[in-house]
Amino acid sequence: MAGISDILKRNQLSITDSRKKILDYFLQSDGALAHADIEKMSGDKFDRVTIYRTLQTFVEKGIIHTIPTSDNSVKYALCKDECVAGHHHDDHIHFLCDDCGTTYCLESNVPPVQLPIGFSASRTDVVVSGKCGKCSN
Amino acid sequence: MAGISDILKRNQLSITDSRKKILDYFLQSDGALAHADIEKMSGDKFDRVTIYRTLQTFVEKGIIHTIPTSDNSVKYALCKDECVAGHHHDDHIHFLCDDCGTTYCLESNVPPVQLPIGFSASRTDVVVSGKCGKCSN
DNA sequence: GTAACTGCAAAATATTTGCATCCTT
DNA sequence: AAGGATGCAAATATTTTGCAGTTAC
Repeated sequence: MAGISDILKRNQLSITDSRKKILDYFLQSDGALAHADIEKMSGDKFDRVTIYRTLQTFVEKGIIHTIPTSDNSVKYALCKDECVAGHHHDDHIHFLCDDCGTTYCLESNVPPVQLPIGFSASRTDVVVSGKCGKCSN
Repeated sequence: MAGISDILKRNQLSITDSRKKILDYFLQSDGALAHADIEKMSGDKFDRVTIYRTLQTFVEKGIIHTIPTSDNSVKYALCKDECVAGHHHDDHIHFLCDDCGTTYCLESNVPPVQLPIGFSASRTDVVVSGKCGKCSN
């Protein structure tokens, strides 16, 4: 786990087992993780509450972000390129596979959206559902 | 104005007080409604559980649809033009106001999104957050 | 040593299920 | 009359909060 401590340090977080481990899960995962995923992955190593608090802390620091999913479950993802580089941009495309349930962070850019007069955007999320590469065979 | 009862009838639902009233809330609302909104609007006229079941029924029939929101709360909306006409298309743009919390269904079209090879889309949701017309003043 | 983090217990919320009763057709 | 819908009670599930003990720095 080389750069993990660096990421925590850079965000002024103390380096603890749970933070290292949970951040590692994100770095190793293709896609997004839900609270329940992390609970499963960790066995019963960490308390439920610690996971909630760790996720919340990571979101506040901009290390991970929440993803709006069409099934309205709560998922989190670290978008590798951006976050390792230490800055965070706000336009994301996410892909949610209907078959395997995996959520991917895609690299495509979000196209501009026409808003009504008087409306201004601070963030645009695009969530595409369908079949991912693995499930198309 | 299509009658509320017609919409229910067309979807082979029996016409009950709660269904008429809840559907009416959607027809009268600019935006999307959460379970809690409906509970408030109805006073204590309907049971919590009835609202859950009614919303679920409406979603199954395609009268309303869920909206993925960036704050991961569960909201529902009826997109007037589509649903009154009795057909339902799957590409939506929604706008969530950071200030007042209102969710709007916009009429703009969803731009095409470039997916990786092997991926196919069944549905695309676009969720824009920011300030709505009313809160920009 | 001090401030921050974790685990446990418990409270607060949200959602689902079973069943008896009531209403729509 | 029959089937479906509702209301109530209660079971589950999810998330938040308080606090005491532990750990990082």
